[in-house]
Amino acid sequence: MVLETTYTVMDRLGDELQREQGMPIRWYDVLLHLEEAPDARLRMTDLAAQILHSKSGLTRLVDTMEDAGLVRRERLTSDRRGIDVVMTAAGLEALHAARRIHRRGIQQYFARHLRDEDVKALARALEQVHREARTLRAPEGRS
Amino acid sequence: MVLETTYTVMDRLGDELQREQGMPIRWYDVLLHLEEAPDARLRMTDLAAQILHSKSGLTRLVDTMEDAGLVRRERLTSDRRGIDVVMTAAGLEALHAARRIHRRGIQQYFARHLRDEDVKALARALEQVHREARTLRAPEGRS
DNA sequence: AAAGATTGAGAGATCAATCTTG
DNA sequence: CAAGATTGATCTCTCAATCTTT
Repeated sequence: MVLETTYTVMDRLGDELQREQGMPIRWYDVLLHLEEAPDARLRMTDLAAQILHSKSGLTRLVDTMEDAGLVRRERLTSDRRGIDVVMTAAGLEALHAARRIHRRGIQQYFARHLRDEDVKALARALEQVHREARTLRAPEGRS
Repeated sequence: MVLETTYTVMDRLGDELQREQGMPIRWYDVLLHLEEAPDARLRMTDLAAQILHSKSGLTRLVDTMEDAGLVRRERLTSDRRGIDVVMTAAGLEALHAARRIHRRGIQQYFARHLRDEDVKALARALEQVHREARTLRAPEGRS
């Protein structure tokens, strides 16, 4: 029930973002992670590990986001094998707009129905759950 | 955080099912819904509405499951436009095996970390959430 | 014409193989 | 040879168009 519900909600949130902002949920994901990173930049490999299961997936994702002007690639001067993904000004703007929509959705579908104490209990419990689930996940290929 | 956590857990559960039973999570989904239906049979359209966003997706999903021998199609005698998806004996067996794995996963990742009162609070709250999210979802195409 | 299911084309993601730099 | 990123092949799912039955 938890899983079905969350799945439905995520689905709705994704749809709203797509419809109102023309932004796929993955793009939002990328922008969020970039915002949290120092200098709003991350290595391809690191970013891939945070949001997808494959590096190749990120290559194509960044392709389209670069076309849309939200991020750009920057070859590293130090180690010329690595590439940084950098958020552009347009990317930051898009992130802010998207966040408004996303937060409104969270509020509407989720937070509104939970009492404060429930939220606290939930947060504490899920912290555990999340750690457990992440721990067992192999880095790239599953064994 | 709720969403990220649940997403990670669903991911793990899907992986385990795939690795240990060779069963994609969607198949499990189909079998579960069939089990709950009267006579373990459902119309293509109804099943599609419960599991996917498109009827065409179900067509192909049932194709592969039929090849694997877990379900079969049966043309209706009454209205020859409709087709029932019926669970086979092999399908029922596969369902039972898969359920053991799935339940074990739920227990490991989820239930173990939640106290009884949390579970109750959660279930009550999520009931609300689920209703809200489902209500606004358009049947096939989003407007 | 409408309901039910399928088919063809295209978007996104993964795996394995490849290319480049260290 | 190893690390980092990309490319090619393939899988699953969606949308729009089509075929069949009512």
